[in-house]
Amino acid sequence: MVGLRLSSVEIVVVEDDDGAHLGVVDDGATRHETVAAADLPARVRHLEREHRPRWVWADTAATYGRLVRAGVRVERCYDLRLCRRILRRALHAPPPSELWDAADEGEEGLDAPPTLFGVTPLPPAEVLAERARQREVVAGSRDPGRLATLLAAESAGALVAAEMRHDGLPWSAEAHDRLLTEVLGPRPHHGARPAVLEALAAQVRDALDAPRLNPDSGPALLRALRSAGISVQTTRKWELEQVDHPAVAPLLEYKRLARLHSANGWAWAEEWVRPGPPGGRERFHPDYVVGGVVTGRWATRGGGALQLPKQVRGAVVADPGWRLVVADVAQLEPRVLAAMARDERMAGAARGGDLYQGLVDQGVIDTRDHAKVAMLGALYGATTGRSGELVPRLLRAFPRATAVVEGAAMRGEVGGVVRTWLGRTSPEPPPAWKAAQDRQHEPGATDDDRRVARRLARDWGRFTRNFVVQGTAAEWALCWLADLRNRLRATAGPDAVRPDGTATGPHLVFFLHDEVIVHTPADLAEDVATAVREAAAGAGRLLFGDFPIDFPLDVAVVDTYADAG
DNA sequence: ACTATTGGCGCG
DNA sequence: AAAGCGCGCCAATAGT
Repeated sequence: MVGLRLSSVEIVVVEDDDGAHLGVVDDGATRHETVAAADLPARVRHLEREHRPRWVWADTAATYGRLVRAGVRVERCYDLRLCRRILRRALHAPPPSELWDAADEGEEGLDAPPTLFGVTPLPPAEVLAERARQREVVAGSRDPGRLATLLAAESAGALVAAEMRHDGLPWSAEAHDRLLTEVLGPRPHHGARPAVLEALAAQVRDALDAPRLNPDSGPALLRALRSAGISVQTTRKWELEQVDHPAVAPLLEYKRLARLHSANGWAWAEEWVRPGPPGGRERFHPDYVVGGVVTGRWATRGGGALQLPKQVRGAVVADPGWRLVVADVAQLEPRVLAAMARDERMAGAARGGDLYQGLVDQGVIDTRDHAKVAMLGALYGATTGRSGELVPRLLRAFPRATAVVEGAAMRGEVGGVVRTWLGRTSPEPPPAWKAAQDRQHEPGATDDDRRVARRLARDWGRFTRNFVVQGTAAEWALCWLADLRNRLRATAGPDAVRPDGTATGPHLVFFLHDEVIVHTPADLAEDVATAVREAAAGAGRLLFGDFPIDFPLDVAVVDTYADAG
């Protein structure tokens, strides 16, 4: 196998104002050296070739971000901050280090400023000690193998995020502008409403007989709708869709286009899209936040990359001579549930690529649509409506899978924590939640107290129910990313970057929970498509061994994201 | 005049 | 048909 000669060398990198301290840990012995900031990239490149080490640092986004910009890439790392966050919660461990505690944890204990080490650099000895402590914590945990896998996957995700942020998503500023102009009219001057929006607003005002209405104002819009005789409770889209009135069509169109304009319009492009490499298109540079969501999913900071609307995906265009390989997993969460529950019958329904159709074929439920609604309801804890009616059929058919989600919900309802497959632990409910639970049992508690407490308990149960599934799906996705990254490195060669750090071979450019995009030279597109599939299979084996669940992908080789799926 | 919250909607 | 999970972002509004 290519790229799997894993050495046991770890190199701890501690940056300070002048440069960096390197602690090379090899077979228990540590050799120290210091490097000037300007020499760090070259030194890292050299040591990477020599040792293929695992790089240990506090903050991948900061340290590796700088290295990537200097044209250096590495194979493996261990992100002390990300891993520490997982370990603390997993084991309710006492703070491994008070220094770290003070420096690393904010109010919520999660949001440390990325510049931290530039401001108050920790002594190298402290960082080395933290690494050792984390190793001990893992070794003493209930399932060290899984926890170590989680930490490795999380750290690999941090590498991917730093690289994707640097490389950016290929973006055609020209196609984007064309698309905007087609539906909104020409770009208006500073902050003005585009012509098409202005015309739609006028139609709405006309139809509602509200000449001064600003359709962006929720309360004003609701008042105008009501005085026009439309009895709606909110101005939400789905409620308006039920209404038969001449104002509705232009209003819905206004809302759709107003959102496009404000969320992904010209101002957005100005802020987030930058010129690309020579001969290439522009790039959109999302700022991913690894582990930014409680369940372990990624978040983004600015730019809204994880909400990139289908409307604008036509602006995601491969460079000339390159292609996009777009892949997403079909029904990731139910598959993950089947595997973690060891539910063979549910896994059986998932075989063949369409789990929802599988449920119909097994006679569990009558239509594919119902199967989907019921499954999502089971994962989210739906109790009412269509979904609530259908869920029980599913629960009866799959007792093992049911036990996993219902068990998680029950633990949450009484204030307990739950764990994902690899061991990410849910947070404890907040103090206000506990206070409400206590209050209902105190003398003098009112019906209202009891009602509030029960509602909060069920809310938290739905959260923990979903946590185990969403969190395990996120773990699968991390392993998929990590495996794919290794395969792409094997294809492109580890040094397939220009001096400015931009990639010259196939590389990941987008990740969206259960979906990836690889930007690749056209002649390698089919190899990449194969790699993406093999990586998915690899992730499934890594997590679930030989349990017979597969993770089928929809893979498309396209010029523009709009043509995928 | 400023910041925090809310409603609405995009994504999975 | 439209509620059950997790998010981020925008404009308007409420709060100070």
